[in-house]
Amino acid sequence: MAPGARRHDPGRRQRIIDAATRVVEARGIAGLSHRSVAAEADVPLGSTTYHFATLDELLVATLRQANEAHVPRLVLRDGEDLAGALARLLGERLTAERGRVELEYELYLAALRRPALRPVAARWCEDVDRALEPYADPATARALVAVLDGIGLRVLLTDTPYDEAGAREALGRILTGGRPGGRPGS
Amino acid sequence: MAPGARRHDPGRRQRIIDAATRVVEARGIAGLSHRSVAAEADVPLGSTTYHFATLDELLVATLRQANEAHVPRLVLRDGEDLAGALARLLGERLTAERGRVELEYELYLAALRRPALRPVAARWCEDVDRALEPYADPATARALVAVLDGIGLRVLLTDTPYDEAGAREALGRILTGGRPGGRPGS
Amino acid sequence: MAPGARRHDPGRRQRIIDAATRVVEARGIAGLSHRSVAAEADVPLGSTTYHFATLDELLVATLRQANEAHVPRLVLRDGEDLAGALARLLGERLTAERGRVELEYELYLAALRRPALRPVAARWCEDVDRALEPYADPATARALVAVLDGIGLRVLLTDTPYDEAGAREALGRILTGGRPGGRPGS
Amino acid sequence: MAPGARRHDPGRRQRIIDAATRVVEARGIAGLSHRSVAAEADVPLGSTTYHFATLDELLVATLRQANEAHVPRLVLRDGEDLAGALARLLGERLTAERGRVELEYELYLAALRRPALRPVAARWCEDVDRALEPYADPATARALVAVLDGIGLRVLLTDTPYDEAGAREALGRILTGGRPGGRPGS
DNA sequence: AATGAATGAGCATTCATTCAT
DNA sequence: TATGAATGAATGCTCATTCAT
Repeated sequence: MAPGARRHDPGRRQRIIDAATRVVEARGIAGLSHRSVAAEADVPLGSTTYHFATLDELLVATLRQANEAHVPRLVLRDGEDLAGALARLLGERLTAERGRVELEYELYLAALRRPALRPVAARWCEDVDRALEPYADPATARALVAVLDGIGLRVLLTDTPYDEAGAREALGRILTGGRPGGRPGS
Repeated sequence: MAPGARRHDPGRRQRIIDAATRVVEARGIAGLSHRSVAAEADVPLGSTTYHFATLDELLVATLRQANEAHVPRLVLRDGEDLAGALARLLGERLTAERGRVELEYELYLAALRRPALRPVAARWCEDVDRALEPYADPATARALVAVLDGIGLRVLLTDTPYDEAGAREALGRILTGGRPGGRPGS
Repeated sequence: MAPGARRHDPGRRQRIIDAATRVVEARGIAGLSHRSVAAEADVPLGSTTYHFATLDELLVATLRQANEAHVPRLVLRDGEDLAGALARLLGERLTAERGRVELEYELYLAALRRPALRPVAARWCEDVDRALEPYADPATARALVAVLDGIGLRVLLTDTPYDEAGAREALGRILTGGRPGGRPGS
Repeated sequence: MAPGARRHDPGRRQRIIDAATRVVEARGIAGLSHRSVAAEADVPLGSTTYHFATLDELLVATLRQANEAHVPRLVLRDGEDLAGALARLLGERLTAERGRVELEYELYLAALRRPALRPVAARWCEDVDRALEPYADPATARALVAVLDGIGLRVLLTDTPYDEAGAREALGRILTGGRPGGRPGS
């Protein structure tokens, strides 16, 4: 690169975030460093520390972007109920988009030890809740998300095959277990 | 330590595992290194690599021990149903034993990126399933665990207060949603 | 292995040398350690230090054995002169036995920095000289060996293809350059 | 060194190479480490890994520099033929410059196990060839170099005294063995 | 505003060797 | 006689961060 080239590069910040996403997907958060992301983004090392003073800052931006990009396309097929659709979607994600799902969970779970990520993780959960609100009251939506997370994590963490029928059954119970159209919890 | 002291120390391996547990609880897996665990256990650095050639080996042993130590004391109180007891227990763990729960989840979740941990994580899940089997059929037990994990993680990851009533309601739906004593899923 | 098994194991020393040969062939002298050879030979670590107090001792034994095993089968084919046979043999060794040749050269060249290996290296050279003595006087034999070593090393060290015609020509000049059947040098 | 001292030090890279040369000459490649070269060059440890990310990189630079520094001063004395001059030069180098010659050979021979060094080793050979081309055709030059290397190595590796007369005879045969000014090989 | 150079701390791991048995 | 346990030193390497430009 010629000296002075790309002095004003408005897309650089974004390119760094995209590179961080790729690095985390390929090597995990443990493999994310100013160096690895600079190499992946093909920018100078100093550029990454300039735009993101700490790695936590970069992680926050990466999780936020993963959040925004992840729009669950919940569409019920003919003769399919909500439980069936959610169970099918989870299965599709666990197979066709396994890498992406691992990336999302890794970023989300990182909040366990990094308080800076908690607000973004909270926002993530709320967005997923909201995607279910056309179909269920808020408390039920939260319960559905809990089931989906619990089942999905178990599959990812234990190399256990995904049991779609079991998932549909569990989700169905959440949906029909209370009063019809019930409003559990708060 | 005087040279030559403690050359024969049969409890050393165990002491290293205990030290690793304390290190992970205090500083997270990211803070676990051969050095940090050697200092915490007050053993020479070489001793940690002798007993655990890689950090993964040490993590496996630590997770395994956490698993064995964690005997959920599921006791139903007077007038309490299973859902209520589980919701209460989860709440107790999320407050009184928060550090311990974070430790357990961190070790368990680490399996996402460390295949070596997967068998131990699977064993963990099965043990928890088994603890519930006196009260529910296997598929229901798995669904209950999924709900507990999903809700617990959300509390830990988002700094959200624990909603015990909501948890009890969701667990209750899993338990009563199907036929009585139903056998969902496979 | 049952405790106490193989307490008297007369072949163990030999097995360690064989293992060292395989280790050096696969990973180079830099990859040879008491540990690596113990693992390759499937003997306890202490056994290697017991039979060979230092790595140099083990290297000496390994080089000596490589020397003894290496009997150049110099057979002239119909219509082939000595230069042609040597050039052909070198070519065969550089292709079909490349790993073996690299091993031999690595052990031989190690004498540059390890005086303990020098006598064995000298012995090696003399043995090769002797194999040529039916065909050439001692000084000519030494000159032939020098040419073979110089050409062979260049091929090994520079990833250059072997030029068999050039080698035959050079060897031929050594053989016919002086008086017929000449006795150069000392 | 005072903190902050010598933050800008343009000659540092070169000083590290020089230090590596001294370390290899004194202790061999096996004695070359980031630490040993940092100490010899009186620079911080991190500085060596900054300028040479791997030891191979440092070795390449060191061999390249040794190559450039080594300009064989081939000058024929009165009444001396090429074979005599080469034999004399080899003898001089094997006595007066023994350490230097060992250094050069060790770097050159290291290419056997370090592919990264091969291109530089090849360059080395070509440069030596070229130095002989005023006096001999290319194939003859290569043959002369092979003889010199073969003889030189044998002296270095076996603690055998150098036989200058034998060397002159062998070199002479290479030079006069073919047609006058012959073009052996390809 | 942006970045290359620099550095000290830390890392996992390997190792030769020692020693008690 | 053999060997498992143990250990301190060393290695290559990565890194976040600082700083002068």
